[in-house]
Amino acid sequence: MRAQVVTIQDVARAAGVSPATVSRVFNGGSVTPARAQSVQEAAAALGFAPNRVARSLRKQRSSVIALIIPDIENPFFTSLARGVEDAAQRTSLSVVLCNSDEDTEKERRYLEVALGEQMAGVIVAAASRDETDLGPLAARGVPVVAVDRRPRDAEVDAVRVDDHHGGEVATRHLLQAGYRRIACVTGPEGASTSEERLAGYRAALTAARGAGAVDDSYVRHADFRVEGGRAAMRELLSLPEPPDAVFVANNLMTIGVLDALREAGRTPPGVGVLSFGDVPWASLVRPSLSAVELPSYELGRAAAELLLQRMDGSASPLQTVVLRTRLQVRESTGGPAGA
Amino acid sequence: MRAQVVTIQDVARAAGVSPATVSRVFNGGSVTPARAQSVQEAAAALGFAPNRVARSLRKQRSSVIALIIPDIENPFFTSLARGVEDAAQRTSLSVVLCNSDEDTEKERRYLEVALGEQMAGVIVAAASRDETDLGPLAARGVPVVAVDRRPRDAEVDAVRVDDHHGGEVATRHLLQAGYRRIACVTGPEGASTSEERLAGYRAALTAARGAGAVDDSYVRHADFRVEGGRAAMRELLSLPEPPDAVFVANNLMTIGVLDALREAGRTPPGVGVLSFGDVPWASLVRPSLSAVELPSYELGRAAAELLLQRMDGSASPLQTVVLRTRLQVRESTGGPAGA
DNA sequence: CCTGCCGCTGAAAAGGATTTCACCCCTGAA
DNA sequence: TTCAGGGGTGAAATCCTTTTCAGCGGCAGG
Repeated sequence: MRAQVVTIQDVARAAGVSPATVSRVFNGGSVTPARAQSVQEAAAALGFAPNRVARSLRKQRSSVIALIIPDIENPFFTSLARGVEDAAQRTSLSVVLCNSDEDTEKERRYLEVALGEQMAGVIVAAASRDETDLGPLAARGVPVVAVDRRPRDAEVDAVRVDDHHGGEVATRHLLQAGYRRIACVTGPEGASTSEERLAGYRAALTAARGAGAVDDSYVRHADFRVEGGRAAMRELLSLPEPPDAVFVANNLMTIGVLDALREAGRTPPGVGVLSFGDVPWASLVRPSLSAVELPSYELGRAAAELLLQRMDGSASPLQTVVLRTRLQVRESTGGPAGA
Repeated sequence: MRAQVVTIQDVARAAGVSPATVSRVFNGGSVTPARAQSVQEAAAALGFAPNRVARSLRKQRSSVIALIIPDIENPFFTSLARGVEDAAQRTSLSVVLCNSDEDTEKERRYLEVALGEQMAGVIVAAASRDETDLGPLAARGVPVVAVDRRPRDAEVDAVRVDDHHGGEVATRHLLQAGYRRIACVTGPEGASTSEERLAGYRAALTAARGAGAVDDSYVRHADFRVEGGRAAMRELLSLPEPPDAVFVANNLMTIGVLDALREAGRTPPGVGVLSFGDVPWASLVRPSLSAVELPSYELGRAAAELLLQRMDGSASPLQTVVLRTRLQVRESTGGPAGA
């Protein structure tokens, strides 16, 4: 059993040159045109493909970048992944996706793989603010970009959206539409996005009604998934005085919220629903929902571009890019009485 | 700048043994307990993590498996990916995801990466039946499993669903519900799944009405995406005698079909819609749709298990595992007049 | 007491590419 | 004519780990 189909040695022998020259042909060293051509031909004839592992070992860097996301079943992240891929597409790098499943242990394993495989760069939407440890990668000099979520102490570039502002605008919109008892279903306590969206919600209520305006029984933490949204909304509906509107901090939870509302026989706009992030395949939902639109694709693209810059050796100071969200108003939040 | 934070040499020196012994400690060779322990301690103290690239180079095999899927934004494939991950979870292997985007060129690049990175195995849902070339991987002895879609000549294990049977059952159901002019929106011509589902549709019509029962103007090939479904349905609706029901060969196209129907002011069950594969977040759709349910998660799991067997050296003859689909009947196909 | 075997160990080779270094040869300037 | 410089080339080192191979020591059986 031969070890490798065809190595650089074989090509060198066939072309009558040294391995070093073959390497130079493939990596843009200076080689006489005639020789270069005969190497090309020999390589083509033998079907030579460089062994990427050997190359990575020697160069101390592979040509793969890792994108670690917390939920591969969430269209927000898959769209973000498309953005990353499209940006990487124009280079010779390949993107591989890792699904941490909101599990810091799985995430840790993937970070270890990225380090151990000497990946050229890592883009990560952190599963947790406190437990995600980007230290080893940074120490090793691997470029890292945090996207969407921020790990607490990480000294890395970041791309995210204006969560606080988006949450504020959303809540203000519900207030202006005439809803009075506005609840909030946000994500897990560990995530930066959960907390900032919630903070925006609080800020809007406080601005409108003064300090103490936030009734904490109207605030629920869930898990950023459909089931979590459903459970949280059921709880809210069973309160003595159920809310007449709800700000939901992510797209999937909004689906659960809508399910729970339908169960209870209530639908927008009788009850106001405002989602942070468009509901997937929004065209399926009637009436169509108002939502804070997130530039998921652009988030991925921006993160990839930042990463590529760093990989090119940019030494500019660490950046955080904040992309703007946009409130998309639709029929669903016309107001409690259609007002 | 040191090359590697800490190598096996450093550990060996610290523990007063040879690198070979350190390696044996980490790979289950025979080492006296006392020595093993001092190696463990030295490794822990120094924070040693083996260089996976060097290991892969030497072992001619990495500990990563690749899953190549054609559309990362399709929940069918992300659910399949979860199945693969969960099965791999129990081993020391990591799964990385590659999105070929139904593009045979991107797919080729990923297959090349998988080969070049000496991945331990590959699971692929082929972008094309004819152009996907698994030859090089097979030649190199890398275990490969085809999932969902079958490349034509590939000598590999496969896991798929009973597309033909599923298409037949679906179409028969529409017939039995009383629909007469049943159209079919299927996928691209190159894909095995498109063609077998279509063949099932033809078989059901032929069985019910005899040869020649299939009106080809009712058959449309689209691209397995929302837009494709929408466009195809618009065309069908503009026929002189539009269909009164449609069998749609995938989940995303069904969303497009529903959009087009709504545009035209028609909704189930006035027009019958039967989807091959559940519409994502089906709870959003009212009335709820009948569909051929696909065991996407199990598909991924079965593929991963087959792959793991091969990696363990199973030499049994090539297998094709066919999972059963199940027709889930719901309100939407009660019949043209609710009959 | 000798032989054979077995378990443990370390030196060294192997895996396949890139890169350094020294060298050769040729050109251009003094 | 001589020397400096530069472009092209190959031998060899390098990246880090695993694995082979040979050797050592101890124990059991003859």
